[in-house]
Amino acid sequence: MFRYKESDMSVAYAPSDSIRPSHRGIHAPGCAGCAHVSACQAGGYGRDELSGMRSIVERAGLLRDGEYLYRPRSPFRSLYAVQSGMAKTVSVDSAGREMVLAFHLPGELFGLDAICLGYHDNAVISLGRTQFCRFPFEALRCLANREPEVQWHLINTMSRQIHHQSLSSGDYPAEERMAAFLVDLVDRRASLGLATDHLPLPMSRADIGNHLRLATETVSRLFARFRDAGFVRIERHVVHLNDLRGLREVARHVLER
Amino acid sequence: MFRYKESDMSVAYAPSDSIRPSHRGIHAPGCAGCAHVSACQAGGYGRDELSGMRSIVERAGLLRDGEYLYRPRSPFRSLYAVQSGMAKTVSVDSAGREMVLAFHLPGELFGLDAICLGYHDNAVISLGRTQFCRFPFEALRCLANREPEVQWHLINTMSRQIHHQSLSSGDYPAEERMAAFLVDLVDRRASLGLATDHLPLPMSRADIGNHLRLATETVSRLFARFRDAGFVRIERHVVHLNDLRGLREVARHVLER
DNA sequence: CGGAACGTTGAGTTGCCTCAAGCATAGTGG
DNA sequence: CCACTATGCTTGAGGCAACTCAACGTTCCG
Repeated sequence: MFRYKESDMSVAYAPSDSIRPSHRGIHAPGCAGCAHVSACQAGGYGRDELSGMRSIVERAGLLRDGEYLYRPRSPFRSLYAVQSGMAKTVSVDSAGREMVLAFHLPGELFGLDAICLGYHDNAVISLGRTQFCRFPFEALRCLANREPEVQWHLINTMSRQIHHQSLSSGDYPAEERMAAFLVDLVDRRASLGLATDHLPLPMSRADIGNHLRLATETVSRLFARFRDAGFVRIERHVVHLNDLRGLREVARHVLER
Repeated sequence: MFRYKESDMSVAYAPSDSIRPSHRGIHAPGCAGCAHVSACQAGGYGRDELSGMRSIVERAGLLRDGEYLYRPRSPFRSLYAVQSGMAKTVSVDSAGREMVLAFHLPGELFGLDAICLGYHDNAVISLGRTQFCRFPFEALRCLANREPEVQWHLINTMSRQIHHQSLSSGDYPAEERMAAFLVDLVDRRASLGLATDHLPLPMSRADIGNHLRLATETVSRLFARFRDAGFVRIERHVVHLNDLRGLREVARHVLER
């Protein structure tokens, strides 16, 4: 049966709205030092007309491995993004079985599914040490009513998420799903400006397997197969990519349409 | 290899914006006679503050079985809803294999995944004879910039779609997925005010199987199993529901969390 | 350094798929 | 109207991809 672990959900940094940026175009303090501003969905890709989003952001975390950002049934008050580190969204069914819905990289907005419910029915759990950005929804709503650009940005982001989910629902062999998973993560890292020669995988094999509908043993065997094929070099929590082309070829049908 | 069928995509009815409603609160001509206004996502559930959505709607169709509403690579210009009948959204991968992403009931908005791309990369195909409602996106954009309520309605609808997709991505046995599929359709019919004692299934067994990642033979065998268990009576394109409770029990883990 | 958690590898099992054959229905032309 | 055909649906038999079970190795952390 599923059990919650206790977590420290206090905010490690003062909310950024206690400090006002001097004029538009200067990033709010919360984003000023962030390496991902220009690629951050949540911050509006650093675009000037969305600077408002950066002025309402707050820090949340720092969470350690396994700690919860939020839990099922907790009220929906904010959208979130990872700032640094990685996190997973987990749904729990009535039998207590977990289902890993997504892994979140820095700058990727999540919690959007809770808008229509008014509460979260998933949990978000830190993988390793993770910093989060919080976007209070009330502030976002006020901002968006003044700035139509902000709403269109939200709509665009949600559209992208709907599109992305539909890609990963296909019926493909284990090997192709696995390759597609790795390629997708690398591509997302690339669009964030992160290194593409390696891939940090702070989650367990069980998490990967759960997400891809595979047994952990199968995940292990597939890593071994990709290693033997010369595609990757495997460390426990890092995959070094020797032949991304080859991997992409295996994943072709899953990802291309 | 996948091949397009030819289809008649002409509009069967004059666009409704050629006729102006006299004042707010009166449904636009396109929605006036529609049985689903009060449950229509697209029309904003008949709410007064969203009456603008009903004034920009156009009719599209009537399409016959197998005809396309739009195709992959066609430019994104509108959102759509089924008005009467049923339709499926189909994605086609680089090997030409189809993937049935969703079935659409009257009043359910679709095409939302194309907003971020600027073009559709799926096809929507009529199941039986189907009438569609078209929401030109430019008009919607203008409307939404004037009426924040309209944008929030869109955001809410997209949130619901993200949430719904995440439910159907779980790893459950064939029998449970099948039961959950039927129960989900009945529940959606119920919220539209349609009969819940039977379920029209105008799509082929192949479509159902594809959508659920099952072989058509498995679909057939599961229908037989549900029949023998006394849950349903099966006609080719209609399922009569004798024991919805029983079905819901089988689907419990898939649907409840 | 010892224990627990996680990961790997092998062996055997199984749920669903594929293949094959027969049946029902819808559409078509005589 | 009825044969005739094409298409889709059903049912059975056998196979296989991925799962479960089991044992062992590795890493992490107190």
